Amino acid sequence: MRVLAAMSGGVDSAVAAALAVDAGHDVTGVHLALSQERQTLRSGARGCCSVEDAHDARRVADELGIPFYVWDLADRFSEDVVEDFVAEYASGRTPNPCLRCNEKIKFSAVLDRARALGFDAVVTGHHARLADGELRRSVDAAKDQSYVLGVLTPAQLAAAMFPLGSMTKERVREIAAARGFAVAAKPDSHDICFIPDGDTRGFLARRLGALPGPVVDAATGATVGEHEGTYGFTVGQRRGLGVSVGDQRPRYVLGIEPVSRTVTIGTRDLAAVTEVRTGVPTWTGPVPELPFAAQVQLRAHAAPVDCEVVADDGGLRIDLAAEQRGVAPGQSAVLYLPDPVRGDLVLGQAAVRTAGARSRAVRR
RNA sequence: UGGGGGAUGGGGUAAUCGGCAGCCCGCCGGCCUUUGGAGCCGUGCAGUCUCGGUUCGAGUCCGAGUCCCCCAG
Repeated sequence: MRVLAAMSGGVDSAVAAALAVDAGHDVTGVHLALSQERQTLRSGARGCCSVEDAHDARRVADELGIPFYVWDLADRFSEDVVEDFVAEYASGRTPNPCLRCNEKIKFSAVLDRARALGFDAVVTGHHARLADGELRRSVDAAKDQSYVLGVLTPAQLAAAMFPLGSMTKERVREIAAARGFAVAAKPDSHDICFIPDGDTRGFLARRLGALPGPVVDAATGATVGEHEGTYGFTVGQRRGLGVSVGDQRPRYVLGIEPVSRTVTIGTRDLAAVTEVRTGVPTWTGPVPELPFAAQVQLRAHAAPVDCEVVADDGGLRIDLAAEQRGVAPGQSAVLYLPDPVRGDLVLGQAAVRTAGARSRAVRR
């Protein structure tokens, strides 16, 4: 097969490309230039698209003896990921840009272009298993990235290859070291790649400006503080509220209302979530028949929770078996079917619209 | 300057009859992490308005001072 290897400049994608070569595919490497300001050199390993990263990727391609190109997708990335990120925050939601990038860039823009150029598949260094069109969690539970791939459709998955899903991160580094890759010991990337200093609130403030408003305590309705923009908050957030109500109990963000610029906070018990309502779901495989029992993961690094999934006006209603906190609108609810042997199967995902305590109308 | 209430780290608050000054926020450090100033950890930083008195021992009781708040103007 003719395979396009997306190479970020990190260890994972380097080894993934190498494994594709080993498997006998006709591999071409491509590095995606996603930043608007590529001239800005970034030390450290935060980003995935600095000049250093492009060089690292090229070096690996050279060692593998495969053709290597750099594709400039900065405009698409800016439009589909960065602007979406800003707009979501402006609307009071909490987006996941990594998931959006997979959906719009790596498995849309890149895949389309690859197909147009005659490639059969795109291989990436994501830690997830993909076999027979079924997307499953990685063998390495700690490095599993199936959550951020939960948006992919059967058509996208049909043209994807994730060779790392069946091995641990440790093994990936061993392979890289054995091949003498310079990136073998390169630190894992983390944080948002287009906010290299990690100051998300500052980034949003530069884009959206100061939009001051009240911080209101849910129990009393009293304004207990001021803030400089609802975009500086996320539902479930505890630290950084900058207010103290005075009864010696911690407060959590319960809601964000961008029009009135109100941030509502409340005590832990009020932050409990047992019911989640979502937008229109996407499925990684055949559309399942509702309702069904499954597990749901509500954040990139949350433990999955048993749940019941019910149809709800075009979207889904997800009834949780255990109370959760910090379920923010805009995040993705990724549904899994547990399978300890082959890895939990990813069924699909839907964007969280609202989250709260189940209505207790019919009790006892 | 009539009466009443109150002063506890950088902010907000707690301490039974006088007995190691606790909690929430903040800050600092660490961990975690391809989303979210999310989460987790830390013997970390930091305080009893001033002066005097009672007492083995005072944030707490007594006296004076200073400052603030409320009602009455």
